[in-house]
Amino acid sequence: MRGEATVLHADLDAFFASVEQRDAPALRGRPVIVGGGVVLAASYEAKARGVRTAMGGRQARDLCPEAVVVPPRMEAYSAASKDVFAIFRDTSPLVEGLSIDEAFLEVGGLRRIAGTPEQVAVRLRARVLSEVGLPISVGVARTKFLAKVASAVSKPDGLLVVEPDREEAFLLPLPVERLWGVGAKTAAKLHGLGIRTVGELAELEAATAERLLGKAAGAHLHALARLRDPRPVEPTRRRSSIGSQRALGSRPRTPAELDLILTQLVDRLARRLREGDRVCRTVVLRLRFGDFEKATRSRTVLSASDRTAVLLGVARDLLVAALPEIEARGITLIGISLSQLGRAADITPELPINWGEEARLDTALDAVRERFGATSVSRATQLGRDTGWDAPLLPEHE
DNA sequence: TCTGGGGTCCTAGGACCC
DNA sequence: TCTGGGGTCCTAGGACCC
Repeated sequence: MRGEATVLHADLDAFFASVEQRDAPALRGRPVIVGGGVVLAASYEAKARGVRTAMGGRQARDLCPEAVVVPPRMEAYSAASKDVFAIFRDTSPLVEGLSIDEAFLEVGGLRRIAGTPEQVAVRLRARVLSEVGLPISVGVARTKFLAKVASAVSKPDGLLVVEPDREEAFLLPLPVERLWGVGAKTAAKLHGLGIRTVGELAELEAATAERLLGKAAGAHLHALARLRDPRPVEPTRRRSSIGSQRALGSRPRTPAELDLILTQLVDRLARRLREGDRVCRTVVLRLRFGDFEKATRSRTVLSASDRTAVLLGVARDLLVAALPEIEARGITLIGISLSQLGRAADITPELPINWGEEARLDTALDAVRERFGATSVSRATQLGRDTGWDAPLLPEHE
């Protein structure tokens, strides 16, 4: 007994491009590309010509010269997303958002008041179209993974129910690229073994898949191929990091320019933290050098904060440390991510060490290092925790 | 193919603790 | 004094998704 198909995966079609077509009737029926340097979204008319998301703008215009290229309007997409999610939440209390344009809905408990999952899905699609004016595809299945694959297969403007006794027939013949988590690299590894379909992956031993793809990824993908996906719809999931970045082109940048951009990025993120009543402990500086190789530099501190000045101080330290490498290699992107997010309400004011105090602690530790050599002190965060704020900063043998 | 912006999860090594 | 196993935290990188 497998259980029933009660998970919906709802996914807006060509989301950004559909919003543009909705808001500008002249664009309807025509190929639309959102974004200039890189394709952020392509309407189905443009997709039919081979235009794909993340493709370079130049290539996209070569493939489809008559496409209308429009700049992105993030506020409009964000507003449309809010409207659609309101309908999701009005449909079921169990909604797990995945991104700006897709979500899982568990509708198994709604039978008596709202009908079968398929009836719920039909009504959901009709409401999103009539109330928000956007086409949306829905997959219905027993597990999240199967529902997601079903919605993708049903696109555009589709509805596909995978009944439990049809799962093998539906999934096993599909190419491995359809598995959620198989991208270019993983697909290439599998192809190297002659594995092209989900069914062929399912025939492997789990241990073989783990050896080939890594323990977690191998076990996960192998389980999916064998129709096992125990993950429930989780309506309470919270973001675990937020970030902001800026592509810089290829011309050289002065430290002052970089510092200004860094300040803007941190200011925007700190504002978002405070608006969401969140705080963070880890600041990550994201870099992309002149040759487009990427790197990250991060620092975690003891006490979480949402203060712009505090976060900027940490970000600046990271940037200053990276300046020599930036100078040598050039820089084409700078970004900041904030992670180890917590709820502001969980921060207790009487924590023994706060950020300002930690900065003083670091200074004291530098002095200790100078006197005893680097080996005599552990890292600042460790020593800070072990020592406590009232304890002496020097090692015991002093 | 001259490459955006926002995320998630996993791996691996070093340091440290018990 | 030497050694070990198991666990956590931090940093950096990588694959993947929309």
